[in-house]
Amino acid sequence: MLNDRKKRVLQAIVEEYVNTAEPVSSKSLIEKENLQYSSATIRNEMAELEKIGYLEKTHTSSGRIPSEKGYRYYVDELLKDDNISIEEVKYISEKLETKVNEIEDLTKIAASTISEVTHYTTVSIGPKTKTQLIKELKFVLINPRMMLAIIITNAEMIKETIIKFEEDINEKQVETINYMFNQKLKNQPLETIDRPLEEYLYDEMSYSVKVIKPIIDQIKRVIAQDEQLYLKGANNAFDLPEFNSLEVAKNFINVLDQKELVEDVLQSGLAEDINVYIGEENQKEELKDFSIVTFKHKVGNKDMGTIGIIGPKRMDYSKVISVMKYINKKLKDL
Amino acid sequence: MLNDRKKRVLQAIVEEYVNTAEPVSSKSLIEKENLQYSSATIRNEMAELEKIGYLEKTHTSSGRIPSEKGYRYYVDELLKDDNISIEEVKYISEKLETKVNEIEDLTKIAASTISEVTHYTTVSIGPKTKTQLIKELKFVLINPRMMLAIIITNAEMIKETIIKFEEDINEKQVETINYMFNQKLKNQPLETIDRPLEEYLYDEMSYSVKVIKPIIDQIKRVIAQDEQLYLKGANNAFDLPEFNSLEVAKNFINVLDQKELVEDVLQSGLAEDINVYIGEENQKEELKDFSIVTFKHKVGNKDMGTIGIIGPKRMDYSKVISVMKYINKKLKDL
DNA sequence: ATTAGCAATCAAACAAAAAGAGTGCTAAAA
DNA sequence: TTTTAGCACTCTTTTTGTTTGATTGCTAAT
Repeated sequence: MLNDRKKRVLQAIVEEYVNTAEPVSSKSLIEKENLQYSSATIRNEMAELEKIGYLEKTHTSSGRIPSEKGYRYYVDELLKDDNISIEEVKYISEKLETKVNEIEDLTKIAASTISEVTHYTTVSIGPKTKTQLIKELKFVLINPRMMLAIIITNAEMIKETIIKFEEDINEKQVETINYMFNQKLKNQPLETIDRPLEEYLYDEMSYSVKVIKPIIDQIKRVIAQDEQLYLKGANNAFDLPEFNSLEVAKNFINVLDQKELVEDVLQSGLAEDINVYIGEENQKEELKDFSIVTFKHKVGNKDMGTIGIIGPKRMDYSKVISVMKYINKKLKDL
Repeated sequence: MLNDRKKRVLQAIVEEYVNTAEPVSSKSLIEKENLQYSSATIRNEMAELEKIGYLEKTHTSSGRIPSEKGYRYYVDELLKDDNISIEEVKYISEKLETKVNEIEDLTKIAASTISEVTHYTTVSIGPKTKTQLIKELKFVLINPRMMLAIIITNAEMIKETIIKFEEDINEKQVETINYMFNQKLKNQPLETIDRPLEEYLYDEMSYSVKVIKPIIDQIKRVIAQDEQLYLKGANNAFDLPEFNSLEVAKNFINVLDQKELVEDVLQSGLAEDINVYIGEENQKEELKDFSIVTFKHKVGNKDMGTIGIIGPKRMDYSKVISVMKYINKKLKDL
């Protein structure tokens, strides 16, 4: 357990380092924070904080920077999560209260807003659709070569898509399609759609590939669309001093380019909470130089997807978490 | 007019510089290309090419690099546009011949393929929809709270979208909507949809905002989707030596982030041709350090959109243009 | 018209020195 | 026992100077 002075020192060092990106010296600490001790005393505390692994030095005679363990302690024990200004509250409220047609857009707007307020890169993704169960499939014939498919899931997600045929279809056939698909897919997860084509044709030999294939392809398409990653403010990262190292910058661009990697991280976090992954805490090798903060959000009771921030380990966790908490609450109340 | 030897020297310098990214010396030229002259002779030619503005030096005793004027001459007069290997032809063919559901996807696949073959960043965008004329609007009621809208344009583009209402709608109302919208919008460009809401309500006071607004919003949405920019291989850029300068790298990321900027460039080029913009030839200030090569492609006779490559001025124009020509032809024949 | 040869130029690489910031430790003060 | 003043020591950063090597432009010879 840390004594109060150590806590104050650790907190001050994290915050100072987050601000300046420079190793923090004992002298600068007593100047900027008003700690009523001499630099020698602070130095002793710093030495002990280093011994137990909360601080690091970049070289023998440098100031201290927080270790990952230090950031973790800060996030868990010291951080203030109401670090948000009136202007920011106002800006966020305005942004979120603009009318949108599709609530899916809200996730993007929220992600955008977070990026604008925090100046970090945000990523977002819709709710996990593939595991949702199909509650019902409806097919409506528009004209002989055009059919509408409506998919309703147990999570009350409704998706529709037009399917075009190369041959004429009649009402009777639509009925059969309706029966056949519901038979096969009702109460199955959406990903069942990915099964090979033959399976769908098994029962009903009368149905040609020309009819079944466009239906399946089009449904797949619509589902896939939902899980697309949305990226905002990638260029912000390049204003941060850590990205002056070309090595790091390149790495960052590469990570963002590997969509599956980022998707996995977003999907993995716990719901109902803000998840913070600091450096090595990230499972994926490629992310070990970065920190990621994510949360799954709802509108009312409906799962809406996940929003994440990816940035340097020297991230302003306090600001990020405060903004996320506020946005999370706002969204829930909409 | 350049004599033959000057042409050979200029061509060799461009190609050598494209390869190595290092200023080209008179000595290296006679080694790599087999020019049957002494380095002194080449030096004299280089000096003259510099005098008339085709070459530049980075400092008084350095080798030469092509100026923008030099690149332009190379592209217009010296470049071979069949610089494409059997493997590349094969790879491209395979990629383009995979079955796709929506021909819109073909643009993305083509852009992707270009990026893979050339190792440059590609951007692509669908055909310009906003100026297309509305040929017909169809509305079909699915159920009391759901209507399907189908938009057909003079370019034979067909778009459909589901519209959800907050109050029940009957067939009679759909008929009125049908009449009203066709009246207002037939033979108008798609962008007419952007008019303020009041205009649509003017004729028919009986129609509430609750009915009209979702229709217009949803149609806007569908149209906007088409003009979305698709980006591929942005990380490739970071393997190029010019992007070792953080200044340039930052600038590049910034450009890609300003979607409208890139969109404008893509939209502006001539159809039926490959457009090359070298450095300062770009209208936009932000693009003056880069070169951009674009082409509008068709599938059969249907306009499909524009694909562009953005990279350093030291771009392998020969490879890029060869690949683009080949892909353009392939697409047209599909 | 071409080329050999050479002085001049300049970036890049290397080395040495100086300056500055910060720590750790010891001994004194509180 | 806790805190602090003071100073030697360490290491980075900046500065300055030197050397090396590549390349050019020019002159005079071929």
